[in-house]
Amino acid sequence: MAERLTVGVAARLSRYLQVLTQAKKMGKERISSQEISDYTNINATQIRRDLSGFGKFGKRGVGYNIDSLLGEIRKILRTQGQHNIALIGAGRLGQAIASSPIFAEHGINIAAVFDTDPDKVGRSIGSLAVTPYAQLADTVRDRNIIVGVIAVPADGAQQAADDLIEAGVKIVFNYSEALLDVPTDVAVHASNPAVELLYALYFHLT
Amino acid sequence: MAERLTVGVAARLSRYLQVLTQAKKMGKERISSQEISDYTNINATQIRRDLSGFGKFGKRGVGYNIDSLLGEIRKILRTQGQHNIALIGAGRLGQAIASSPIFAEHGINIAAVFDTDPDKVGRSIGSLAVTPYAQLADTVRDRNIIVGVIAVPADGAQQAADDLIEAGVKIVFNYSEALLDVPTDVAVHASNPAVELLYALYFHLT
DNA sequence: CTTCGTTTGTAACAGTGAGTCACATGATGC
DNA sequence: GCATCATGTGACTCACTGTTACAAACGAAG
Repeated sequence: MAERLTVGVAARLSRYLQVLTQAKKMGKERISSQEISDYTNINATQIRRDLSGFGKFGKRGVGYNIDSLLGEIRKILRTQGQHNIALIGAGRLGQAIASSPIFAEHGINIAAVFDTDPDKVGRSIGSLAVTPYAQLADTVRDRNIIVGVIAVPADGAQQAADDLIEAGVKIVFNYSEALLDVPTDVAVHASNPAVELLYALYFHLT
Repeated sequence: MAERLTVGVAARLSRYLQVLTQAKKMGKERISSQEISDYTNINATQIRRDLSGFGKFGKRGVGYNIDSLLGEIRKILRTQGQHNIALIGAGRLGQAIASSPIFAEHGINIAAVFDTDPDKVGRSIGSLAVTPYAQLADTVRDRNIIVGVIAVPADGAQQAADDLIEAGVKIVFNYSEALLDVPTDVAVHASNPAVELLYALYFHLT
């Protein structure tokens, strides 16, 4: 448990988590490296090597037990408990994120949703009530939140990022199209669907 | 223009597109490889090497002209014209996607939004009216759409994918948490925020 | 209980892609 | 002209991934 994983291994392990979580939901109990490979397009040998580096989780001739493998990978990635995150923006995107089971499935809890719009404050989204933006700093600090998700229009994204970071957030997920300036000790993850689409298109035009 | 790009180069080029598009929106005219590096965390030498492989786009001592570099990269990725895509699902996520400028910025046009819910059909989202799901196949075929975006709950995702693929779609963006079974000649892009979050968390817990 | 098919765990090796260092060349500003 | 800056580019190294191969373990079937 001493060495830090390389980015490649960590990225693949988290993709395995996704596949395993879904396979479990479908009622499967066991899975082979080949099946994981089919869903992820990651080489089956690579998958076995990734896993066997941390222990012998599988049974020869059988495959991997999904439940126990989920536990093992969570242990490796040290993401076992509940994680609280803050969501900024209760617009359509914010509502979609807040009401999706996608975070809860992986043990991630949306601790609060913030918005500056007085009309939105107080309304409830799923099981959460929208909190006034002014309480962002206090909430983030009180609950020791280190992850913030930005779901506001581009022109407010930098401000939201600044406020989150000032309150102690270290990981920012940016769903606006804006580029964010942040200190070096803060990680920004931006997923721009349009850019991914252009990338995907390239490989289908040849 | 003969050889196909490697996945690494194509992925990086599309990230440059994102940065350039935003930098342009902020009114910048020139940009250096170092600035692109700051936003993307891609090595500056790597960036210059990626670009110089296709021509001398920059000026020494000055940097790159953003407009012309945008054009050059689009040319390399062959994604210059308008691209039509189909969006399935007019729920909160579908509405968020349809009303975001993020696709239009990159020349991607949402040709139609489909939903099975009669209450949603006919309502307009941005400048689009929600089309009945039954017209999906015809629309996709008539307009030669090869990209479909799935923004429906997990239990309807596979059906949506099947229908899209049957109508001729070759690239599927899956925003549900479901795993999709598709033929080998169809590419699925799934972006699971929760999984990316766990991945990001790992590197901040050490 | 033996045999057969399956799947893991693992080694060896080759190929490739990315980071690093270094530096000449050209552009700009003073 | 001179200093400064940023590109274009070569050379080298290293780490990672894909590939091939195979023995060991497991389950099922007979």
